[in-house]
Amino acid sequence: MSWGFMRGSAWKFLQSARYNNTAYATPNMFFDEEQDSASAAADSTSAEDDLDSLVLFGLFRGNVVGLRYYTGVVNNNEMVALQREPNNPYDKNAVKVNNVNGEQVGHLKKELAAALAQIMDRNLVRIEGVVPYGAHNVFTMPVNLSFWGREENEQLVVGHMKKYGYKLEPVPKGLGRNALSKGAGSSTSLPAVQLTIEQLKTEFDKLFEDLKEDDKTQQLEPAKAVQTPLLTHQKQALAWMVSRENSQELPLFWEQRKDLYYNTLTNFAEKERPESVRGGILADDMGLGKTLSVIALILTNFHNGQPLPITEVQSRKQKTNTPQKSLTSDPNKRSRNKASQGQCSETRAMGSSQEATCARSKRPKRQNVKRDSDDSDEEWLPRKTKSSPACSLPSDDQFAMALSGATQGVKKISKKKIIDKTTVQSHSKCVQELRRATLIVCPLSVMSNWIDQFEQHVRPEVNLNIYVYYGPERSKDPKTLSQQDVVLTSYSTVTHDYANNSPLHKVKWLRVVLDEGHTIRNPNAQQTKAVHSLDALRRWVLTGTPIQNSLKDLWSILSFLKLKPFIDREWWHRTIQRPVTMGDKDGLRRLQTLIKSITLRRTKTTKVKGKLVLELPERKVYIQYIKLSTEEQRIYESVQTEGKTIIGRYFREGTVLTHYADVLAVLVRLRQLCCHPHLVSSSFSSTSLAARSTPEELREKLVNKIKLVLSSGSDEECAICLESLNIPVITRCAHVFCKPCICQVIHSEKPNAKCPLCRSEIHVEHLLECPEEEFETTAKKDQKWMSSSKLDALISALTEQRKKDPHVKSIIVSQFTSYLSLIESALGESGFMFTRLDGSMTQKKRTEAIQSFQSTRVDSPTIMLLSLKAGGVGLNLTAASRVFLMDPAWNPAAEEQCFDRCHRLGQTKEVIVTKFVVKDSVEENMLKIQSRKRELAAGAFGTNKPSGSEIKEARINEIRTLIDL
DNA sequence: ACCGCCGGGTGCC
DNA sequence: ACCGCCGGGTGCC
Repeated sequence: MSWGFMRGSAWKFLQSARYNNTAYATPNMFFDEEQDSASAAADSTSAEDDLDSLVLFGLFRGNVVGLRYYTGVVNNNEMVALQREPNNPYDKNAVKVNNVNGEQVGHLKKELAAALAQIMDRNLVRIEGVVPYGAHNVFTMPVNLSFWGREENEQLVVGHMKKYGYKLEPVPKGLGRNALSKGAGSSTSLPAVQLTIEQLKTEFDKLFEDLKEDDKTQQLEPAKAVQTPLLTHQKQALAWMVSRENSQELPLFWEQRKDLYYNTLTNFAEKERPESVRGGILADDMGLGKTLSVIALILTNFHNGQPLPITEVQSRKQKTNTPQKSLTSDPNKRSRNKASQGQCSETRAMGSSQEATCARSKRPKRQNVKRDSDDSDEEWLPRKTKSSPACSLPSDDQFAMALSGATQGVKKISKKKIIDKTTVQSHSKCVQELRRATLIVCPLSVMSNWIDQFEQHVRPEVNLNIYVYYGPERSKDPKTLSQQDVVLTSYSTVTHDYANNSPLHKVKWLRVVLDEGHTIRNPNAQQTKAVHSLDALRRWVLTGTPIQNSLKDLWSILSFLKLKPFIDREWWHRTIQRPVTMGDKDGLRRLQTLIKSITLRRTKTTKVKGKLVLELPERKVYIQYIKLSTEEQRIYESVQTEGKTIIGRYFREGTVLTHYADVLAVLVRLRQLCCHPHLVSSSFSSTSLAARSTPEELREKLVNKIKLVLSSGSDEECAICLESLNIPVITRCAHVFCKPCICQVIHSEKPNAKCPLCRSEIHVEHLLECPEEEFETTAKKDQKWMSSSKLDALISALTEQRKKDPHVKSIIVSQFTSYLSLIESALGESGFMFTRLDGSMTQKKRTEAIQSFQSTRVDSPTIMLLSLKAGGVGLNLTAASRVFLMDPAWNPAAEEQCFDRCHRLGQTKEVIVTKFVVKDSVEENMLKIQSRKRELAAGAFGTNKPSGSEIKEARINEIRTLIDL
């Protein structure tokens, strides 16, 4: 079969058949109408995927029939969902009508269904229903249908309906047709105040920021099991989270009227009380201690509003059950993991007594309540606590008192009362009594951080079982998992588990916590579905960035929180997302209320009692001048003299820029000599350039030279965009630019593009990318190891610091990766523990390096060797409070960014930066250029970009300054 | 469903 | 009687 044959309707058929399980009822087969181009456009993109760009085609009053056959009921003005039912044995065109709870109410009348089936199946239209009068109908009821779709399909849909004898009513005035183009309003409420795009955008940006200054100021002392003292804002987080988990309040947008519960958004009502949302979104900025807050929550609201007590007798360390080989290479940890696996027998015993609770709860209620509350303590406290009640009780009482301050509406709660209430409440579902374990789902990269933090913050004598559910050895037994206190796992494991019917989804969790919760924002991703289907009473989402792109991202999170009625995307979309994107002020207000009620967010600018949540400690930058040794000075001066001669000649000839590569090579050599003589590769021989070879050979040499310049780690800039090089490429004339920049130049100057720096002819096909990882260390292996003046200065600074405080961590930064290697040797000699991060490392190695450095363990490395450009802005190295910048960068901003990797939220110590600069050298001249650039950046904001000639002028002047000419 | 529709019974007034 | 009309049976898709 040729592709040409496939391209027509057959292809379309295959495509829709793929997405539609009922192959024989695939709409295309019955869609015998004009298959014009407009309809083809809609086939490929599902209208579901881009709900925001839909317009309202028109309205129609239809009928719902067959009410008496179904249990679903609707109220006046209640929203209903329309669902195609292509497998209905009586009518392949059938369209089901469901209420907000997903219960079937009836069907659309068959004639109408016949008209709708095809256009619905082909995603040409999305139809929404509101029943204007639904309360007392027995056999049929009216339904107001609104037709939504992509603008280009409007005529097709309207024409199609007309053909079946249905004329869509035009959209009434004041009701929005388009997002933000005309009036606005939802299909249920009439014209609302509309916002402009700008207003909407501002409101949207403010959505999470507004949460900062509100009433979530209650504080709660954590359980004694938490050994780290909480900061004020963390106690606030704890109070808020505990009160949300124990909340008996109706969820937002629900009202009780007589014996029914009404949803005010959809007008849906039901007898059963909607579950409180026992959880929410903790959206604190990075560094505010979300992890600690959650650990405190787990220990403080451990069971029935009670903390996990400390068992005095137990001297055993806290347990970390790891079924796989330890995540870190730490041998201590590995042995501890092994030892802890024997621990399981104890938890199993506890599990069987939980079953006993379940059986008992079927007894007559009266007796039961009391017994349960009494027994409950026994079951949930580790056995040994019983023998030493003196230990656990004071902390419980303290907790009860603290809780009375934090729980709304209840004045004074005794411990007993809480338990009675909960027991009665969940009596019907005795299963809930079995729930013990908290599941923490996080990206694999932060899993070891959780383990570290548990070890750091939980008192060692506390008997807390943690199981790391990861790796091939993990237990497939749900019971093992449900008997843990904490199970840690990764998103990919949850996803894999979901597809393979493994235990994670069988356990009834007490609590599920999603770390970096924004990772589930794609509603169609398997991962999202896997996470949504976890069974838990309490649900939390931790994220620093709750909304990344649009409102759409929120749905997955809200659905995970089991926030009725938003679990189903349709109701979220109809009641919040669309009204908001259409600029409806009421919709926005609803969204704001919603977010406010379930989110706690503090940022670095949030204030508690007028003081910033976290005040960044000071940062001090010192320059330490280095004097070269006589020998180093001799080499430096000889290279400098040679370089000055060559570059001086270029200046006289006016050919500095055409020989830019040579110039840079000289400068790099000088900068390297300031650091360590061994950095200078012997292949740097400026005389080779002078020798005339064939044009091909010459170019080859130039290109090799610039490659050396690039791979030596210097921070070269693109002369076109003035930013750091993005995909560096080399021209035939040996000038280096960002690939996108120079390609644009070549494109716009077609066909005679010239190099912006030297005006030689340039062609796209001659551009050469620098081969990514060329890491022959320029420092020769056969050279005998020696130190350098700067290296000596570094080591003595580090040694002195270690004497003062051996736990202080440092970052050592250089642009030359080979220098980092030399430093490694020196560090090793002096017995420093270090790790390294540079551009050549795989993502996996990078995360490993970052984690081991950030770890608080006593045996973690105290030094991080960092290449200047390694890692993005996000790189977080707050474990360090000292920075040693071994060589100045061209661009002061690059240095600043580097300092900020440790001087950022989460830093608790004063940060001291030391810049090593060799006196009377190219480095000192670089400082002059830096301060010039700083002035430029500060003063000339908003002025035009410098022209080509200005750039050239500036470059030439820079070179003059650098080489002292 | 106090409808519409179907189909059998029926047939001057 | 190949109609009209009556009234019972019946009822989503």
